[in-house]
Amino acid sequence: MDAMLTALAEPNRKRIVDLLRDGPRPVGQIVERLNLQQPQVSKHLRVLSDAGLVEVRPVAQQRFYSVRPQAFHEFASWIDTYRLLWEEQMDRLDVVVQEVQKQEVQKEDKRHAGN
Amino acid sequence: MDAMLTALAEPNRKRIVDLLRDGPRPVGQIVERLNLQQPQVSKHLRVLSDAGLVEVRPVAQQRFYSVRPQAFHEFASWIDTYRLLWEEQMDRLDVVVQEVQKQEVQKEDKRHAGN
DNA sequence: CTGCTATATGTCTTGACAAGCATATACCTT
DNA sequence: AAGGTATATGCTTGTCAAGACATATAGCAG
Repeated sequence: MDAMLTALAEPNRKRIVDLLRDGPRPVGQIVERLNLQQPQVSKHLRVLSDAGLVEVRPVAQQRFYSVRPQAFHEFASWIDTYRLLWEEQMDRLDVVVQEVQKQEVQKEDKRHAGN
Repeated sequence: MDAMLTALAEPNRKRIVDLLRDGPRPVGQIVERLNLQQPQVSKHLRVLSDAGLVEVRPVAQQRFYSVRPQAFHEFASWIDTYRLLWEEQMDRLDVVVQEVQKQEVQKEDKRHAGN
């Protein structure tokens, strides 16, 4: 999860992944379509691969890269833990403020008791 | 979207966001819970804020940070564009290979025609 | 208005990492 | 085997960003 985020933070890598979303592509096509240099693309693909975001399958001299579905499944699961946030449009700030203030008071008390 | 990914790529920032998922927190609490130094937390919050991931509301001298639901909504939408990938477990590699090879052949033809 | 708490900003240093270029490897064709 | 195509790796350099520390600002209590 952490590695995935790091990998996708790089703009060109995100472009690559977004390109691969439409299907497997050999390195050469990625180079063409994104106007990048071949070595950098290979390196980016390496990072994406290490992060588990893409996978490779060789066909002759070409290497077809594609998105690993499972990776994005995990990704979606993480996002889902935030779903409540926008589904219930609850604004609990006032409640939380009270809670926190209560805790602060407790710490105050301890301080006084301790000294 | 791009800024969001960059922001979340930093591990401590992701920790902060994950902490805020449970509700608004003042800076001090984030510092305590994550064992970070206050200035860095403020800076991280700045980045998260600029990326639109969190928002602030002042309460006395404290500043309560919370996750911006809309940001995660957008995030989820992006992930959703990948949903097909894991829902239909389609493996279209063979098809794509043929397509690509067809294109290669066309380029070959052009090359011969041009020279 | 003075000191205190909570948070933000500035500066510096250091480490990570992406680009660029050269070169190595793999596989295919003849 | 030789040359060509497709891709990967090594090395160097420049840039950016996170951490550490000092300091500034804002709001509150006496």
